[in-house]
Amino acid sequence: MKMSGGVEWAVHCCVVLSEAEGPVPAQRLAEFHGISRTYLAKHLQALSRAGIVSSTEGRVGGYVLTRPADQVSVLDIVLAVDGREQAFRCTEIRQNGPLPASQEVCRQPCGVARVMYAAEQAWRSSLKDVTVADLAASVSVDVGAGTFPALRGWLAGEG
Amino acid sequence: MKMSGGVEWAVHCCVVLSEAEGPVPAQRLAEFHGISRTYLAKHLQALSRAGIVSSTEGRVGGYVLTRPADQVSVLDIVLAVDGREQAFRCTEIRQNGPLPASQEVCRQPCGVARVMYAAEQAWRSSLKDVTVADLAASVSVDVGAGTFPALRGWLAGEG
DNA sequence: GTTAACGCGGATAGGTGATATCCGTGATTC
DNA sequence: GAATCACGGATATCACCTATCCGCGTTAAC
Ligand code: SF4
Ligand code: SF4
Repeated sequence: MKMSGGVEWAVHCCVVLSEAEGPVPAQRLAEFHGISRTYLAKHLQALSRAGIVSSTEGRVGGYVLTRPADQVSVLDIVLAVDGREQAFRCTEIRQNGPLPASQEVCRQPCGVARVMYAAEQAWRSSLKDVTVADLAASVSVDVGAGTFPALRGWLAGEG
Repeated sequence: MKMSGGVEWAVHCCVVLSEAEGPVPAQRLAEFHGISRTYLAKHLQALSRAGIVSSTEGRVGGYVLTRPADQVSVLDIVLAVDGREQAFRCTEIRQNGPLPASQEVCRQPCGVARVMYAAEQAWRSSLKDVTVADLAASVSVDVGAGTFPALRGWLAGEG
């Protein structure tokens, strides 16, 4: 079990965007986090396709959160970047072998699959309860209230 | 996010073992599920290392559940086969860039990481609540009570 | 109009881990 | 001693993640 590393980047970027005042170019987001610009762009495109961020093309373009930060859950970001597929994939091995399950039984997932799906649902539900706004608030508590003003200053300057 | 396909095999094998009367060779387990014998052996070895099943070598050897079926959770199997590592891995990008977080702040995981770990905990907790015995019972309900006697018959015969 | 900055999409390597197979060794039973 | 079986390592294959690059269209500033 492994989640795409891009999820971490995407979440961080969304938190930054929630505190920014205008569009932020991918270049700037990458610099701020000390990560690859070109690869981050890929993940931002995924966020864009999912409707989480909007992009402004052209000279002073960049990315902006489409919805307010308290309406973007962490689950939204994870699904956009890491894909919507379930971690557990049933290959229907119950239909193999000398004692295969009948067609009618296989209409619905068996107990094994149901347990896996339920666990995954619990996972998703947990991620759905936290929004980007919540994360921004927890960052303020963890690293201090002065962080975001400093961030805004850096985003505005150096250009 | 993707779970190893071997998990499905391993869970099915544990259910079968819980209903078997004696040691079952990997050969027989693979035949019954219509899957690769050699590759299944790998996963069974993982279960063996985790102490979930025990192997008997020699002429009439095979695999047996080490503990009673109601003391083996699905989580045990998943962790044994798929690994114990968390799906989310923090790369501490908060320490990069022009506004790095201080050393003391980074002693503990930030809000992002905490959310991810909590979700994973919910997932594991959900899997921990279901045992192999529960699964066996649900199979009986789904495909009929005559399944396991037929299974035992097949395991005993054809050899 | 020209230029520069920016997002988008595809093409393309490279690397890592999952998948799958094989063989030699040792243990057990007959 | 022969047959059966689990075990571990070595190996090959393959899919996907990671990462980079380039050309294109768009937009604002000059
Ligand atoms: S997990 Fe359930 S649905 Fe999937 S192959 Fe096994 S029996 Fe079938
Ligand atoms: S997720 Fe949290 S702990 Fe991990 S790099 Fe980001 S800020 Fe640091």
